[in-house]
Amino acid sequence: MRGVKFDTIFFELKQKIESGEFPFHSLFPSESVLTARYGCARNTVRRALAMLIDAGYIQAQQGKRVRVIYKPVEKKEFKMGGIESFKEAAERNHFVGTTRVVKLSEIVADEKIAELTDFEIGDELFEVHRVRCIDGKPLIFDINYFLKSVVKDLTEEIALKSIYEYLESQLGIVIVTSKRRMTTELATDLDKKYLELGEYNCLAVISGRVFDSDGVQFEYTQSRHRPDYFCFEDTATRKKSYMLR
Amino acid sequence: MRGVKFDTIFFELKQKIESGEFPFHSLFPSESVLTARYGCARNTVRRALAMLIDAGYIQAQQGKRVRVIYKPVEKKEFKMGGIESFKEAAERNHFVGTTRVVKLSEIVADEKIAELTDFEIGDELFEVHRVRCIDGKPLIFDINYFLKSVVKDLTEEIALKSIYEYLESQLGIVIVTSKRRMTTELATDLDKKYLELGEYNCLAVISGRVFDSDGVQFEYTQSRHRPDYFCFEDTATRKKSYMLR
DNA sequence: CTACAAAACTTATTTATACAAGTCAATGAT
DNA sequence: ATCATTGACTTGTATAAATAAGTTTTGTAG
Repeated sequence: MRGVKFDTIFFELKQKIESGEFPFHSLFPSESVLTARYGCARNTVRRALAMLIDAGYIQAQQGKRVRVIYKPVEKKEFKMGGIESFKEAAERNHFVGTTRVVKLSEIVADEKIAELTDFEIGDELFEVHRVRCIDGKPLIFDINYFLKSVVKDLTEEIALKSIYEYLESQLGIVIVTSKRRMTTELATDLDKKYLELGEYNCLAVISGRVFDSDGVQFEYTQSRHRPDYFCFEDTATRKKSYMLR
Repeated sequence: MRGVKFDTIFFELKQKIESGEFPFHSLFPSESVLTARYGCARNTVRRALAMLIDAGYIQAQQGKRVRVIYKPVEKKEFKMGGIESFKEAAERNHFVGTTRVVKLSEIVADEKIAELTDFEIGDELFEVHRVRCIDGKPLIFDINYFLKSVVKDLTEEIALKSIYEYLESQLGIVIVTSKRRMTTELATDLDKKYLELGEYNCLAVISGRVFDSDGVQFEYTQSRHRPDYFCFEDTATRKKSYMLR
């Protein structure tokens, strides 16, 4: 077997749901059936099921059978997902993405930058501004700040391709967690300069703080999206409401 | 013990992190230590840890110790969480929330409504428009559609309080899953009428489809937020990127 | 002092088992 | 026919244990 077991089971079941083998609103096979079918322990099946629940494909309730709640949707919008780069997201959405680097400089964090990015005053940073185009249209204005002590060197050539790829494959930095915040903000002069906003005077902004394997925040990112073409999806369950208290 | 074990462990550890007993960037106790401390099986501790990871409080990597990445933030914005009602969210954010019902009518879904809400053409629905105020300021315009066959009766009195409370306690409807989608949209005439938008011509919109325990979608909701005071947070991990493939 | 290997940790996956708790349908007494 | 009970399912929680895989420290040989 290629990967880990629960992952392959999850992936297989996910595909079967997407293909219509388990249609919307139908009852899903019970845990005992799946356990027998995959020849594994019940916990392994349960883990794959938990992932399907998290992805919003099925829903479970004690005593009752599991129900499929996945409905296929045509994707016309540009959907953002987990910790993925623009490049990955563009490919997943079947779009051709191109990038233009409009700024790359080294700065020292002042109070304003520190407040925004969660870095300390005095930290040496790379500041990168990039315009992301999809099918030729400029849709995203990306602002990145990287901690220089972690990301030693950053050239325009790297920024043009994928900075994440550079970090992971060249520097061996392992990206573990990313805390993101979604807001709607008024367009700045830079936004108006680089994006064709039309009648919109706001943008959908995803701000993210990215941590490496040592728990060091080494990046702050703002992805400023033109409102059309932007869409962020999420599945909430009663289970997850633990974090609210 | 009050609730289930892994939940109480999660809650206790979460509070200890928030109180500063395990400060930002410090190393978390290992699984074996926690297992001994709580006198339970390792899996139970691991489950609580998984919840802390999901909530963005800690980060784990194989072989390495677990690191705390929680940083306290002052909450000035109105933060939305899981499947919680406006009432719950307002209380959690320490705001006083009031509600005004500006529309409550029975309609039949036409093609346009069906397309928007995922209901079928011809479905009988309740349509509810409500203006949510926080500290007196009208910040949210809520549009709800409820399936009449599930939500038999809906009065203005109920809409004024909490519809969810009515559904759960009176009708015994168990809300299991909610699929949400976040977008930024141009303000409509209704938005301008009910909210004081100022210079903004857009809103942050959370659209949600809510399913009951039989997997029936019985509600479609749009929460249209004035951009200031709106903030949605999320933690992404490499683990969760399973759903992207 | 350095380099390498081994040991002693860590977290991650998987299995197996037991019991708890909820749902649902069949059974049977009233 | 109606209602309560039972029993056979379901999913949920908890324990124990073995193995895998990664990181860090330790110890030793050179």
